[in-house]
Amino acid sequence: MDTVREASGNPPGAAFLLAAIGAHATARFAERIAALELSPPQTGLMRVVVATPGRSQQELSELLGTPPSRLVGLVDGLAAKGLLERRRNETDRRLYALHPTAAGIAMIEKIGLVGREHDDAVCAALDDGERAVLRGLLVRIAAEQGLTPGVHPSYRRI
Amino acid sequence: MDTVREASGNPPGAAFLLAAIGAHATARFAERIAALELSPPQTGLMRVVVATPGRSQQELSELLGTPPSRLVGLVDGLAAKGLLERRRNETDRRLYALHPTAAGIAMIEKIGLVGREHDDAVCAALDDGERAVLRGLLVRIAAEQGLTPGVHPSYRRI
DNA sequence: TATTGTTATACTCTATAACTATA
DNA sequence: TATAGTTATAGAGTATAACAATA
Repeated sequence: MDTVREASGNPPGAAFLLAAIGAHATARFAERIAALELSPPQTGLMRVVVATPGRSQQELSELLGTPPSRLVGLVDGLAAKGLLERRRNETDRRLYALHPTAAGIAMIEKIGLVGREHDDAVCAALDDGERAVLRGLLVRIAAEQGLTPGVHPSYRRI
Repeated sequence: MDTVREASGNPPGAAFLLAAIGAHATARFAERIAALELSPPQTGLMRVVVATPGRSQQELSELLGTPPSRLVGLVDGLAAKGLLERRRNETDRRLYALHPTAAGIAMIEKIGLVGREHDDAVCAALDDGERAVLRGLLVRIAAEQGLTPGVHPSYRRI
């Protein structure tokens, strides 16, 4: 079948390829972690809570760049699964501190495993050296574009 | 401020970087193209119609991998702007053939310009040689992952 | 009876703003 | 009066399935 690119004679630029492959990678990752009964935003939040435990929802809201109201549902879901818990701050009882449970820490291990499998599948076309080159270029783009390392920008409002 | 990556000691893999930068690129492109009063899905459809004019909505639905019902709204919007038109097939009056108007072809030129500006902005961290290397790696990933060249996978249902 | 395009409906995800409880 | 967290509401975007017109 002839394709759009061939018909238009307009080879896509790097930015279009990044958008297309990024959306593809996002969809494939969502499929994989659905096996752990987690959504991608829940997964990102779990990572942050494990990386920096004890933060309030306000602090996480600030770090992720997402409205506090969005965090409520994510935390509710993860707490209902027993992966993290809200601990009242005794000196200021308006605040919660979020901490991973033992099950949450175990889950992070599984998430890491799924992530590595996913990474390997997405980069199947490249050998190890090429993957390193790609990562190097992507890290530089991410830094120049002002992306927070380790935080997916879909948390951010425009 | 310390970041999640630093705190977790878990450098993101290439797939996460692709997802994050891809989402960022998508959002930035949507901002740019909004100046032309188009949405990203409308833009993708315009590209396809200009590249291969005269197709029916069924054929485009098949090519893009999207339900026919979704195409209706996109075509409606583009037709209302006078960028493309539905022409009845006289031998089988169930079918429409989609054709760009003169205004639509002029719009494609603007879209191309916006796309090149966007590409340049996203890749600002890289010099020309590095951009070529990046494109080469991305094209190979896209091909191996089964992505249709020139078609954004967000049209595709899971 | 099958197919093209359309409409009706519902679902997911998210943001905004109003609300409560604490300070 | 201000702040942390929650709830209520609404909007965008999409898919599924029912539908009308044509074959």
